[in-house]
Amino acid sequence: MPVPLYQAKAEFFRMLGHPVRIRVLELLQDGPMPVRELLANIEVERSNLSQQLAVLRRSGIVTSAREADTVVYSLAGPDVAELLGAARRILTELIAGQQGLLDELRATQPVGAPTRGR
Amino acid sequence: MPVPLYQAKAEFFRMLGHPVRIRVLELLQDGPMPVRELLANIEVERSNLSQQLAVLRRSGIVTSAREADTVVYSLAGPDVAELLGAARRILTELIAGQQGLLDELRATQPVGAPTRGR
DNA sequence: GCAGCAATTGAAGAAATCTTCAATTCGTGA
DNA sequence: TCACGAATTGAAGATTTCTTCAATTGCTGC
Repeated sequence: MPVPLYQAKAEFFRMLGHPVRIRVLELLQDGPMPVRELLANIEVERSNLSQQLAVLRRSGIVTSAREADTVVYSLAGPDVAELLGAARRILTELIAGQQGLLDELRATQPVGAPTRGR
Repeated sequence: MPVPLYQAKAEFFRMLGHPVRIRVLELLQDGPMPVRELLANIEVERSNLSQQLAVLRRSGIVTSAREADTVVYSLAGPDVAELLGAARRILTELIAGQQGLLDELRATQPVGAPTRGR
């Protein structure tokens, strides 16, 4: 396994690590969408959206095309839905786990107090 | 859809956005592993690894347990492999796409030069 | 108790990312 | 050609994350 692969993977995930970028990818799952419409669906100012779109474009996960006076964005490939799905499953799992932990904490009323919960 | 979900998803991906953390997760896919062994497999100094393990622990994607004089880490759930797999597929796709683009660029010797490739 | 190894923690400076603003590009229609 | 709206860009300051160091905790064996 070549060494810099971990670097590429990490960069890829970092590219996904922003709420606006996530929303864009989710919106694009239903098909191509002009910037105007993205802007209407996401609470962010135009220039900030542009910055985030630029990040996505640079990574290659989306493509853009000009159509008359608007710019339309699309997903570059089909596997994005799968990725977001897997992420959602893990998140659900993690949140469920934390919920379980909370329940546990609520149920256990310590006397001597273990005082080591981190 | 509740609004702060995008926040949670973004944080999740940001948590994955570091080469050492990716390597740890990949190594843990084959089963629990003591820190000592992680350290032997990843080129990073002990205290930096600890910092990254702390990030993973805080997010809940791994758990740790002390066994005598060593600490053993495990994946908290089963879906991690799926996520990393999906990520690998997209990465492969993206790199292939960039390769295709490169080929295209090499093949097309512009005369008037479009000068707008970004 | 104390020495010794394993692992974690806290803190500080360095490096990367975010947000925001003004300036610019691109196309359309007057 | 000029003005206009849509979208992008570059740059600066603020915020966040990384790396590294010294100090600390936890366990084992003497």
